[in-house]
Amino acid sequence: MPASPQHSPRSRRERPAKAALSREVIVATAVAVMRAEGLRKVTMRRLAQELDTGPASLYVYVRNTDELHAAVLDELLGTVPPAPDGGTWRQRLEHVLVACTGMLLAHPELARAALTARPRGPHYLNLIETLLALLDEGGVPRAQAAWGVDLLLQHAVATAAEHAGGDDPEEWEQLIGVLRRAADDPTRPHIAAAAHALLSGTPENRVSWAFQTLINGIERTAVPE
Amino acid sequence: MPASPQHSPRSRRERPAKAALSREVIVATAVAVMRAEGLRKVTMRRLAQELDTGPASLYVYVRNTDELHAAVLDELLGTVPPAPDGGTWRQRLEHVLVACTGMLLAHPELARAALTARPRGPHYLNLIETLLALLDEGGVPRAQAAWGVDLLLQHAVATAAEHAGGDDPEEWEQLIGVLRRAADDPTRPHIAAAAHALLSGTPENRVSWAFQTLINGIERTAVPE
DNA sequence: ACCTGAACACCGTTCAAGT
DNA sequence: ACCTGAACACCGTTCAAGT
Repeated sequence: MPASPQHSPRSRRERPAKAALSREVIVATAVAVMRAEGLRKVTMRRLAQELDTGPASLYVYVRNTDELHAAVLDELLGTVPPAPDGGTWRQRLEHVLVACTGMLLAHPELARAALTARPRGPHYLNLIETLLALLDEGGVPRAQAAWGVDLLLQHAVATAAEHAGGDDPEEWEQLIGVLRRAADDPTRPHIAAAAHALLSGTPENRVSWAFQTLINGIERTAVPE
Repeated sequence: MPASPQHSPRSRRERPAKAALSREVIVATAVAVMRAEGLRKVTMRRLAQELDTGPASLYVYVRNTDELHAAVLDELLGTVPPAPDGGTWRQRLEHVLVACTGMLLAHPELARAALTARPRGPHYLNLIETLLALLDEGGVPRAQAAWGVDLLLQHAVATAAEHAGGDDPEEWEQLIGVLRRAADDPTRPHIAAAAHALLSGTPENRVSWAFQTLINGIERTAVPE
């Protein structure tokens, strides 16, 4: 077994013998480049450069850039730790989802890509299996559990995707300013009354509340027919 | 009052006297180009061409491409019709959210952009005011209503964003294939049991169920402290 | 202050040609 | 079948210079 390519993001300098092209080495290289420089640099051209070939060569193994990004995400999904043994099914479910969100938050650009190009690799299926198992353990009817999994994963991915493109601190200031002005505006009384609540809470509290809210809703809402 | 620029996406041919540059004409031109050719074509360079100037000129009025996209979305938010008069608060709330999702689904690329660059214009604030008012009418405590609005809008935006980049029919086939194979795999029994439910339902049913689920959860889940 | 041409440093994807 | 160089048709953003 050769050394895992993830841990040696080979620079143009120290490249050893040229590796044969394959979907696997392309995805592995993509993961390495992403870890080192972010998803923005995971482009067909850059990967081709990294692999000592022209961009056209990659299209033999990968349909397009989106499919490549989806493959990278599936790889990363493999790094989410399994649910811990202790606790209720709710606690374990929330734990897995928070862990998943945390992983995605470490790669917001990837989350953004995943929203459009859903992964469909083995790690993704394992995650769905885990979530379904926990909901089943909680006695949630199969149909709403199935639809609920979509909702839970969508929230995890979207929450992370919101942080793509770098969190401009000035943009946050502006939002606070807009809300403060709206709070003094008599034509929007509910925003005025809720201004504090709209901005309150730590990110952790909000993520935790959101998943509890989703789980509570999923438990109680039957699918049509 | 001059004719609304939204309705005359001036081609390079029929351009009248060159309009003075301003944030307003830039955003209006962006909306026109988006309606005519999609958000992908709403680029700094293309807009500059449309306005008979160089791309650098736009940076006087717009910080970057993301901010421009957010401004376009706020404009579109103005086209979402208000809640109808009849029905319960739940029905009206769901109605507004479905209408909002529908508008976003007509512009999935925009929804994708909105996930990262939140709009903060007047139409966005009006929408939040509407949602808060309906939740208040339903007796939902202020704090969880405020956090809930975020969750509801995130779902609307994310649902639409999932359709960005064109819905490849072949990709859908592949997902069905993956799930069918997973259904025969004894190592993932819950997916096997839920395979049908995972794929069932019309888009309309799913969106409606999702919002009901969110509202049910928001009603019942208190924020910490 | 506002506007601009030109430049810098890139993109995704396709295609005809090679092996 | 697999691989490639080169090309096509673009990007965002910055900067020095003009008005």
